[in-house]
Amino acid sequence: MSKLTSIYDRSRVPLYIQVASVMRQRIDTGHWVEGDKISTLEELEQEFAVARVTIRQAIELLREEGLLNAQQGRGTFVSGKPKHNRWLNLANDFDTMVSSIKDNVLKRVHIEEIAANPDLSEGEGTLADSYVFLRSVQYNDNEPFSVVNLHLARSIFDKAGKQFMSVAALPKIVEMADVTIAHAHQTLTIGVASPETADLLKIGLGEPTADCRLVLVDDSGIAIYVADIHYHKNCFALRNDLLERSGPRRGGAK
Amino acid sequence: MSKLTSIYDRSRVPLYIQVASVMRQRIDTGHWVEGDKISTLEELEQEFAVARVTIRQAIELLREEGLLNAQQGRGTFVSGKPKHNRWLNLANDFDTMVSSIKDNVLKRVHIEEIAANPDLSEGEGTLADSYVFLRSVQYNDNEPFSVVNLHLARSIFDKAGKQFMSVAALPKIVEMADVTIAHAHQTLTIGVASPETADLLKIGLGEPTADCRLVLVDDSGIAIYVADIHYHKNCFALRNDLLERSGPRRGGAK
DNA sequence: CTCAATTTGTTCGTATGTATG
DNA sequence: ACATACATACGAACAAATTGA
Repeated sequence: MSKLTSIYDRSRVPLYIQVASVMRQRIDTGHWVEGDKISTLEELEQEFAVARVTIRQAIELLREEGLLNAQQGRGTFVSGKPKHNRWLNLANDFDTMVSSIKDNVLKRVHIEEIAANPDLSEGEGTLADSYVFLRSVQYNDNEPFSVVNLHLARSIFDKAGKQFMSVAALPKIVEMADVTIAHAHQTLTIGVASPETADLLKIGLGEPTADCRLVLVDDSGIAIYVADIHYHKNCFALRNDLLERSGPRRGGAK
Repeated sequence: MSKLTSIYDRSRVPLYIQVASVMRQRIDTGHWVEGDKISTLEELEQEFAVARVTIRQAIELLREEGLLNAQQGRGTFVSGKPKHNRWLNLANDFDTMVSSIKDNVLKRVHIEEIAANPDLSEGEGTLADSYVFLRSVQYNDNEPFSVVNLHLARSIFDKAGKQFMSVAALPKIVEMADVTIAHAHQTLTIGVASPETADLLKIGLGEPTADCRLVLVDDSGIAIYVADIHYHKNCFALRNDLLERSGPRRGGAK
């Protein structure tokens, strides 16, 4: 069995899609540059250890995406880069987070006034008496880039009521005079799109998403705000300078 | 056309795998709990709008993974949770990063003393004269969880030579008396496994990975350390408290 | 201009996988 | 379990376009 066939056994995704993924990445990372002539079908057959037709299917996929352009007798050329909207910069301090959310264009798509409690993990505080559930979608250029599933403690929801329908909840909570936020636990993982998420983000079921969970705990240890945010993977990037706060590191420092 | 069929059109992944992904996630998130009897085939058929056999294929997949257990005449039951090794906690300050790397068990799998230059993005400094390329795999419990592709400026490599073969490079660099690190740019995105990465992490080609790029820039603006780290998606999590540095947030604060 | 080499495009037959009802 | 339809993948042969000697 060839090397790739055994990898194929691991993933069960159609081979030509796997091959296309790798090629797409090569273009994306600049390994194959726009205008380049890529390897011949024959070479690709050998490299990936698959049949000619399979390579052609992969190329056809990327042709539809506008990344490749095959010309009979000449070769196959790179004709573009995958579109990325990595304009999202996840915050890693609270103020940046709040101010970046403030300007978001969002659309509430679902509200349940009587909602099941969120599942809290170790260290995420204790449950409030009851929660309201809000779901919204964030857009940029009319393209959806994230879905927010928010469990909001009813006591908080009642303070501002209808305002939560049209505005992001987090900045509103920060403004509340009688609420103290003791912790803001953030957890970032890679997840897969549920039917609802896939539908709202216009991606395939089970495709990867960047999942960010944000839990706000008040001074009595109650989780008043539990958000599960699913980002479209191409819209997600987290950038920071690890030395931003501490300044340059002189040699030999402990 | 049913709702799911149209989602299927977007993803091109076999339908039963998509269905299995959703079910797996339900178990993972605690929506379906161990011991539960899940919906009947008939209900699932309707919910996902697919044929009975397709549901059975999905269940069979999860049965092989030990998550489900179907019993004729009784129903299908949850028999376990997906294994996650989310013990990785990506640092978001430099010292934590360095000290967490120090203890890593790694295996160098590939070294090129004469290597191509890395591709630097805007703001990641300027290229050094030449680079050495090092590839290593990190293990935990004999399971690979990350692949590091490192371009190290030759001037740095020459200072410690063979030591880089067996030890993580970053702590070594920090200890160097005549090297100043001015910036440590970190970028986190979601990527896909290349053939090499898939092979080393034992995952399928094109499966999602958490990609972390770390670029160290010295005081003359040269990128002396350019690492592309690919984490297994189940081993990756980033956790922090956004209020850790600033302390609790009193209500009404601007 | 012709010829040969190179490279993509097309087709056939076969086998297996996926999905429906 | 069965009949049906279509997708995926292989290997091999042949056709058509391009290039350069």
